[in-house]
Amino acid sequence: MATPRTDPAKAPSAPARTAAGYHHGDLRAALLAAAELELAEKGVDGFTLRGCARRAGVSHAAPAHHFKDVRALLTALAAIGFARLSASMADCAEGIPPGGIDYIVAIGRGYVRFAVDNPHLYNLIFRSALLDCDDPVHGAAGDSAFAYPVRAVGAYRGSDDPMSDPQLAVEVVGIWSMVHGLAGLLIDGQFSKHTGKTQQQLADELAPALTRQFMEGPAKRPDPAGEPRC
Amino acid sequence: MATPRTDPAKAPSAPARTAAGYHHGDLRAALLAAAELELAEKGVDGFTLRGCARRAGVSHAAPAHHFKDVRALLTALAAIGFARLSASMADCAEGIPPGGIDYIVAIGRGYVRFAVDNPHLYNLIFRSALLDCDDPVHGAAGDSAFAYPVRAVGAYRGSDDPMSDPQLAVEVVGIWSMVHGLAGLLIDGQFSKHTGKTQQQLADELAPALTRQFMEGPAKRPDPAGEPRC
DNA sequence: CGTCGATGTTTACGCTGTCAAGATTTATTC
DNA sequence: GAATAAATCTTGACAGCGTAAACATCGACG
Repeated sequence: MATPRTDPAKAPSAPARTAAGYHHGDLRAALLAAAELELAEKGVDGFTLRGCARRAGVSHAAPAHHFKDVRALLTALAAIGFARLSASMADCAEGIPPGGIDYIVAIGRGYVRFAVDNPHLYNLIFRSALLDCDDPVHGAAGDSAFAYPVRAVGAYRGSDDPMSDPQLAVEVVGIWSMVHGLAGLLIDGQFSKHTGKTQQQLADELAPALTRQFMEGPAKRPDPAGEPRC
Repeated sequence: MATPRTDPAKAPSAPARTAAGYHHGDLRAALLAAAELELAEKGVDGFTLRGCARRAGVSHAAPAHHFKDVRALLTALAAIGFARLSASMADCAEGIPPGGIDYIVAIGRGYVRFAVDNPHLYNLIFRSALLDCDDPVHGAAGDSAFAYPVRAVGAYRGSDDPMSDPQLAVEVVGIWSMVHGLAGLLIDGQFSKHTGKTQQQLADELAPALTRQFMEGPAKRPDPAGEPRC
């Protein structure tokens, strides 16, 4: 037609094949970025493949060349989310040596904090009906995240492979269930509507309190000490 | 046209306005029943208002006279689900007097068991993006379910209003989070794929173990005693 | 008996995901 | 270097969805 797509900045500057020198440049990455925006704005249930295409500035059928399905796109996005979840746990645990209760607490706080900060992405991760759970990338990202509480409990109990010991496996499952449930209820607003506090506040208060009580037993009565920030 | 709808069994037998004597009889209830089937077969993400109408044998626009939205229909279904969740907890706690740890354990088991037995209905309950959370019926049903762990922990700690005591509130939130997270992870298949056990088996093993450890602290080493069934 | 409101149906609209066919650009091969 | 193949993007189409408006039918009530 009259206006070729590669009109502006067709320059041969090739720093790393990033900019416009191709049909689009790197539509796959652009679609993933657009999908993350779409997810953050519309939520999982309002997510739309055509909306992602519009955001990326391509036609509605263009994504099919990079993702077989909308399911494939969501699965790739969920893998990214899993990696971010792992990173959040690693961030909160930085500088804290494994083996103590503080390490488990930090892992739990990193987990819940990620969920509260990225509710839609967190929801996507566990919406297995929408994902291709056989995808190896997604599976590996999930296992990698699951390894954090496993390692934390293992170090605390002095075991290299806590999942092989039934009693320690129960503790791992308990920690994982607790932070997972807390994250889900916080995101859903089940607690904030009763207390009036922020989700972040609740996350930072509750995640440590719950993990501590589960690993060490109910606290004694007086304990008005502040919790240090992540 | 040629075939009027009320051809067969137009009989004036009016036991309780149930059968076909009306336009449909009681389409609202029929739609709710159809919606439960649709949900159980297709899951929340495959749920379709037109599918419900087909199941009920009416045109796709008929539900609009009984439910403003698909959201209103789902909200009504979620309220039913909340009531069933409460009933499941009550069932499992029958005959167990409040005040002991066994009562809390029973509540937790009833909670997780309901989730595992009705995964799609359980998922719907907490899919607040799809529901009208301002609906008073749904809100009351939710509060009624939330009251179970509140009462259980309150009786255990000898408090009439545990939510007013910060430390007891943390314990209520912990129990609720734990069973909620365990239910979610079990339904998602995050555990069964690692262990090979049934979801029901895992629910009956893990729910008591987790609630016990949270309320009483980590168990001592040897404890190979079987758990009685619900 | 006639009117009216409640209940269902039909039709239509815009939206979605997916597919097939055509156009355009890049890569490869002789 | 030109011809050919492959990858990429667009256009158009289709069925299915939720919703709304117009129309039809039935029970009830004056």
